[in-house]
Amino acid sequence: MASLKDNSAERQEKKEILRRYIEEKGLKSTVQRDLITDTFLKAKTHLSLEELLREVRKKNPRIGYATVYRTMKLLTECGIAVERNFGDGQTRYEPIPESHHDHLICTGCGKILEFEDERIERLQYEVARERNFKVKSHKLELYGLCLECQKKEKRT
Amino acid sequence: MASLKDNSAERQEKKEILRRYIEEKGLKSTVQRDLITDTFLKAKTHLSLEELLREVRKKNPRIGYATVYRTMKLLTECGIAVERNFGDGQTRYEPIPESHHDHLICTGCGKILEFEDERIERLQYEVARERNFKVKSHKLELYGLCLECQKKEKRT
DNA sequence: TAGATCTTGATTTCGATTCTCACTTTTGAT
DNA sequence: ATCAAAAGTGAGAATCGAAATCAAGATCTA
Repeated sequence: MASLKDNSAERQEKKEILRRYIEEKGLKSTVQRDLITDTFLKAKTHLSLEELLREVRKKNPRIGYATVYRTMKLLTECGIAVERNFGDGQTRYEPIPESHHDHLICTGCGKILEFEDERIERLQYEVARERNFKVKSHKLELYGLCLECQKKEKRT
Repeated sequence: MASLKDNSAERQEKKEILRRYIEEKGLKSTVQRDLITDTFLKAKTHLSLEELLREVRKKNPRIGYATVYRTMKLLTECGIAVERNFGDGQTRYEPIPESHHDHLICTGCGKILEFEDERIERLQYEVARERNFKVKSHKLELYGLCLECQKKEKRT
């Protein structure tokens, strides 16, 4: 819900995190980094690098592949982006949401649904604690068929 | 537990599945496929292709890369192996266990622990059902630090 | 503004995976 | 057992995403 309402405020917070990280590490802020970060944060879906580059080049066609790779690595490092790998050989990125969510992936049509479930989260931490693990992050993906693809399958 | 006791019976079942799949699709059974399948099913850990190939070549040094790739793809297709991607750029394979398990991955030392939790499984199915999804498989990975690496981190 | 330092973009390199193709093996019918 | 058709194999080439290289350009601090 919140992510639809105050999207831009959220973006500002994240850019602030990046700014601090850059300062802290003695890095520099550049127009490329700003543009890529903005484009990335505004995107609604899980972008692959290719897709992100395409978007970015609409604004500035001179941006190179490497820069996008490097910037996404930076965003991942400073914790405002997450890498995802849904098994199609393409790493995808998505902004870290305040409330962590997981994914339902339809293996029929490739549709990706997001969901979150407090109860599952809690159990994960419990399981980890029992094993003396300190969880930093997690990944939960459910693969299956969406309603439409279930129907399609029956016809075959 | 069970997986330690009747390992070989389990292996037989899986090979039976493969045999049926091969017959059904009009494929052929070969010494290479048998060897790779056996080696894979006997392995205790999540093998990368490199590792699997190395094992396989101990028995038959003439086996090529491509064959191992192709066979693992076949095993994945017929449902007795699963691909895993823990983010180190290497696809790993593991036999599908009767009781599905998930992974705790230490980002410090790379250690991988397996666990299973009925409650989490149940919730997953519930969540999927609410969204009209029919789950075929899932992936749950918790990333964090094991006890030793937590200690190491404090020292830094 | 200077200069030290970091960043960029084009290109190369790398590593994992897939493809290609000539040759071999399996299989089912005879 | 024999044969031909179909599938599989192995070696190397091709591919593709990601990372490294490096000369030229931008940024920042004093």
